[in-house]
Amino acid sequence: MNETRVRYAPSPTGDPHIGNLRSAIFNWLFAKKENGKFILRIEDTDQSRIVKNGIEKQQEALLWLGMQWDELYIQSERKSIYAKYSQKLIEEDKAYRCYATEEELDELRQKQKSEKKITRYDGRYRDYDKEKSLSRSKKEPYVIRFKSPQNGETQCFDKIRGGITFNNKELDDFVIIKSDGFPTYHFANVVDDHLMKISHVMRAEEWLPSLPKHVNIYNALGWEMPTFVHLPMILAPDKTKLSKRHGATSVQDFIDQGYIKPAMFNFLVLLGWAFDDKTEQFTINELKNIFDINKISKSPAIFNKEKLDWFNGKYIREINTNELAKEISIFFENSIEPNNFNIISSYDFKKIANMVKERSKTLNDSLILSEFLFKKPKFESKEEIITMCESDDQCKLVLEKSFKLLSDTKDFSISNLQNKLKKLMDDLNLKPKQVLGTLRIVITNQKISPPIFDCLNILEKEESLIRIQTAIDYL
RNA sequence: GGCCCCAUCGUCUAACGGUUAGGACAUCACCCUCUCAAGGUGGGAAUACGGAUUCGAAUUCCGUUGGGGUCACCA
Repeated sequence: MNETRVRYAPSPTGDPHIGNLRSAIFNWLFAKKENGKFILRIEDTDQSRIVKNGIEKQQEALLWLGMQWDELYIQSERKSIYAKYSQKLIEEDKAYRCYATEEELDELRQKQKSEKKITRYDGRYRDYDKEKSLSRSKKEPYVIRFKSPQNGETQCFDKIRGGITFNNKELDDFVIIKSDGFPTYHFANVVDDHLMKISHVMRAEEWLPSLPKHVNIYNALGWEMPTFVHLPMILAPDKTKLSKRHGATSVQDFIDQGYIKPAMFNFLVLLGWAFDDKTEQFTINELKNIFDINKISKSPAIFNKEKLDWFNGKYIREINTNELAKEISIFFENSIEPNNFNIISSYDFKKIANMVKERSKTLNDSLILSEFLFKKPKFESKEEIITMCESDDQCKLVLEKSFKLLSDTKDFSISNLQNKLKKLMDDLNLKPKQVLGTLRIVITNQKISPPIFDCLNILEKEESLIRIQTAIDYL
């Protein structure tokens, strides 16, 4: 049996897209499952679209999810290889130089459009004199086009869809080498997949229409074909291709919004793949063993953000405290002003993690819940404070008694605070809302906050008393 | 528009000819409750349509409709 070798082949033209990352996950998991190799190939043959740090961004996205590649190739460094094979095709009369200019081609397309014909290259240099072609190549720019078969059919095979037949009349002589000498995707991808001994080409379904082009190149070069696996598209809720106008689409967007690695990985793997009828939470290690390309679905999947949120919240609740504390500290540092981060750093991030984990869907939620740590309550009116009570006097009573109680309390553990304050409620014959609600306002002044016991616990005695006293003074 | 792919609750999906069509997210109701969550219990919700094959079809075949993708010297 041949070794399983798969590749993830992004082009470094922007921020890594979440849909591409899903393709990477499928490839990587399949490689792990089969004890094969996961190859990263940078498809940077369009010099005009290259973005600074494009390669690094792609690598960082993979590493964020813990996907390490076994081999790395960069197409722009392999220019001569593609030239060699294109030359071979010319010599064998399976490709030819085309001298048509952009303007010429535009004109052709316009004409075809106005005549309501299909727009495609008309093969004007297909049978051009070989001597002339060669001599012109010495002084004029040209592209190299592939001589597509004009009759018959091209049989293709996709692992999850089966056989697909294309009528060769639909094909045109597409460009394989551009005038700047770089190969087009269609050509570089075939040459590289062959040379790199790729066993399975797993890529997005949007490539399916160009499969016959690739198949014909394989045939022309006399190469054996890999298994093609076209992955279902990931669509936006409006059922169109997921793009920037739908909001977050790049990997960095999701990191910035506070999504964490295991949730992202788990969520993405379920877009177009399922294990069985009830299991849906998996660790990455489990997936390495159970991932099965035969279970990849055919139909496109809509990106269901609510479910991602749920997964993220679930993982935030379940990962261990140290890990969450680390995620939180990194996220906070990147999200808030240095001054505020300094204040919040004086608290124990593990304590913060425990305080917010039950009620955070994202790390950004964690941040919002923690804001009271560096934002002291500021009141606009007395009403804000007394809203939980029946009267000013009752509110004052609650605050004064609480102040006294907490002053006398040494043990600020959550359980002890619960006991003490419960007793206070009983003694004063007041409802939880009146006592705990009022304290929550005075301590955090947040509509949504962690439970008051957690807040007092993390703030500790001194700061808690200061905040209560401040409110009493204000009343 | 040509070509290609696809079609199970709103969404992600399970089912590999025989199930009361299962699970999850979301949603609704109730419980819990210091806010918000989490958690618990329960409810509603799907095989696009029409033929054919078969004792029997979500499942196979054909058509219709719908959706998506793709038609560059971008990938």
